[in-house]
Amino acid sequence: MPELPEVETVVRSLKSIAGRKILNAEFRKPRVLQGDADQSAEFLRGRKIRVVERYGKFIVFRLAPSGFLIVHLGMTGKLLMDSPLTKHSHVIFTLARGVLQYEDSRQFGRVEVCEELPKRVTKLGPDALDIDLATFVDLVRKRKTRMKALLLNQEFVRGLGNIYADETLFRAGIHPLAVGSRLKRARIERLYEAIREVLNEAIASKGSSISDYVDSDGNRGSFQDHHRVYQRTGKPCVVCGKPIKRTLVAQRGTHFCATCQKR
DNA sequence: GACGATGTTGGCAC
DNA sequence: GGTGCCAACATCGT
Repeated sequence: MPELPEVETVVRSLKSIAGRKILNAEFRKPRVLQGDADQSAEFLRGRKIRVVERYGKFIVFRLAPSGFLIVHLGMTGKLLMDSPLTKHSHVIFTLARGVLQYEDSRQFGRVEVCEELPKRVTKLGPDALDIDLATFVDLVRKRKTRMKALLLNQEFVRGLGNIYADETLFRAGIHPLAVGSRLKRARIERLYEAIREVLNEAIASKGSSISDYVDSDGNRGSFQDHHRVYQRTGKPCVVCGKPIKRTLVAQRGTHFCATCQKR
């Protein structure tokens, strides 16, 4: 589920829990917890949620008087407020008002409780919506890797995933196998604008619900109806009418228009 | 029932 | 610093 627009939507849907106290935390599945269950529960008990923020694809709860609760949704993770428990409800937070649960059928996501943000979070690159144009152009021009792989690399820029990498490259007219250091400046500037456009439109649509993504209130997004290439293999390109192609780049399904996107 | 694909990251070999 | 491959896991479509 979770790329920048979906995570942003979840965070916005959680805004109202700021100020609430955590009464208890139950970790049912060790796999999705980074750390020890008893220690993590003990740490959380009695702390207050100060604010909920997005950091790339991570959801960060800043706690009072100190500490963090970090959630990464992986492929199928969900944070749900006051929702019935399922066999995939792996973490249950009892709050002063309401119950927040972490549900994740594939268990690729992670929950972590810590005093300071860990390296795996702080080492990430600038946020895809925060980076400025000049910095972005410089970063791309230094890279010899293929653009699709570069956009997926969270240490380059954080927040993009498979859907939005494909959609932004299409809008910028860049082939997924194009190499950053060989792109013209104007082309990189167009990509920068495409990233802002696509992400902001997707946030306005409350994300893409490809299979079962929902926000913390159980609401689906609608940006999947506006995808131009992602999972449109064989369908006509909205610009030129030629069929959209699918290939594998960096082990990820990659959708593009061979006519509109040049190397 | 088998097989392949699915939005993620991390580790390993080279 | 790259790339390629595999791993984790459950579900869904063919």
